[in-house]
Amino acid sequence: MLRIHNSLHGRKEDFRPIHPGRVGMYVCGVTVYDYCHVGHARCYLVFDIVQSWLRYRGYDVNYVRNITDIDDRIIQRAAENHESIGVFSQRFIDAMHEDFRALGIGQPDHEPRATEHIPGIIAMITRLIELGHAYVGLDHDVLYSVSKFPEYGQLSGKRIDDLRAGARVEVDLSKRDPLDFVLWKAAKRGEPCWPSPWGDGRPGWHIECSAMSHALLGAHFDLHGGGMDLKFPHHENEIAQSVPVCGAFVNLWVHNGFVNIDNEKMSKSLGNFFTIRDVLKHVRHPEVLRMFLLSSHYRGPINFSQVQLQQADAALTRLYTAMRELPLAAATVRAHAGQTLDGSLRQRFEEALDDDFNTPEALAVLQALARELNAARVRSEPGRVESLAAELRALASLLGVLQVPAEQWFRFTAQIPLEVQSGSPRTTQLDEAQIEALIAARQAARKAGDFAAADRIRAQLAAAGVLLEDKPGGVTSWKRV
RNA sequence: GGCUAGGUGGCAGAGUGGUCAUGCAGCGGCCUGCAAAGCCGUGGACGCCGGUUCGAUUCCGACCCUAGCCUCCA
Repeated sequence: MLRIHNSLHGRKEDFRPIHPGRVGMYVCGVTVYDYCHVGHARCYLVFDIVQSWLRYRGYDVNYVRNITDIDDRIIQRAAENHESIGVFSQRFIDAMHEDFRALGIGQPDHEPRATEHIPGIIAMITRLIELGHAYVGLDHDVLYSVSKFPEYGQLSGKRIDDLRAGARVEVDLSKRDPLDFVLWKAAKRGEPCWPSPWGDGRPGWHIECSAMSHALLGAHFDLHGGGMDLKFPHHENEIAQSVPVCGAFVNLWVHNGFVNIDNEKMSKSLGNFFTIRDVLKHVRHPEVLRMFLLSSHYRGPINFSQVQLQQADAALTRLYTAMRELPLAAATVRAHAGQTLDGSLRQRFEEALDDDFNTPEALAVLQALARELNAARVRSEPGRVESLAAELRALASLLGVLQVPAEQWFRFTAQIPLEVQSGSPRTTQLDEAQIEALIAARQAARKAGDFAAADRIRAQLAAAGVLLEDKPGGVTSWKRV
């Protein structure tokens, strides 16, 4: 049984979809005014794991992840660049897709854009006004009347009175209540806008998600996700908008924890963020970043640092080391997947992900498989080695790691080395032909019994980040570290 | 101040009412010309104070500390 933590109730619950076998899920996507950072990577990786695990468990998933392509910052930055908002936002949508693809984050089933759903947004606002939940303010903004929705605050555990007491001084006199929020923003001169019954304007941020989820998943769906910071007010507002119109809304709310830098939230407003594309230049392969993000539970915080990336690289390299010299055909993998010598390990892996998507535990199972595999190799049990390798590759692929041929893994090197520590500054870069030539020279020296010369060559290669491994039969393999 | 998450060994990070996390680092051994990789073994932990219990890191309560949200934010 799949158990998932529900933010609405603050505990794990058995997962029971509204319609047996089918799952509708919506995740708040990116506002495309800049490159995506590691915090975005975590969020969308987490929900990509969620949707793929649900599929693995046999559910027919309809995954919707929107794009916010109209917003104050987009308007502002597009203007600064003398671009239309369409051209500007498309650039960052393309960049986002590129970054996600690199990280192995799949495309959702639907990726609606706010600007494509203006009619639905207007219809929903109209209905909210009819129902008495919204009103037109003095300056033609349309506002949501929070006091008309007594359940307001149930997701975030806040009470309306507390919020009101803590509210900042409002200069916006068109609001009847400081907690009221904008559904439709009247256009200022020169701003992009759409016609509406209340005059030209554009949607507020919260209403787009209510409208798009309604359009693509219906009034009542299973799972809604997003970052912790969206819990209040964004998701609270979505509930306030959707429940009066739809009658029901979302059964299960899932929120992922933040990526921190020095124990502070990574965010654009703090300016302490690393973009995905920047980080990928410092790792040997995108799987390293993926490994790092999967190495802690999705609800907890995760601290981003070079040390952490190196540890992720080490853990992943250990798995790849176990897979070396095992060029398995895809057919072999298929033949072995599911019917394994170590059903208990597969079971442990499945139970880990069934238990609120416990990826660190699942990764521990992969390490256990690698250990079994290495031990079987020492014992010269080729059949068992092959089975375990097939199993390891099959389970790892469910987490999107170990997707590269093992021999290739050791050839990768970061564009910009991560290591700037004292001790072994990398002074030289050698290409593969140079490396092979040096290895041949060293082999000759070893054969001649000149171990001092052999060790000098090894030291030279080590300085270039190349580590040698002598194997039986006079074979020497190498890898980049 | 209110609300929400947390506080686990040198680092990172799962988990559990009483024999195992896992990776990196350490120590001992095997293997090796020496290494590397691997295997075997090993040390080391559960913020503080009470309570429940035969027994709590795990349950309950108070306290301390950290982060997030309460304003745009994955």
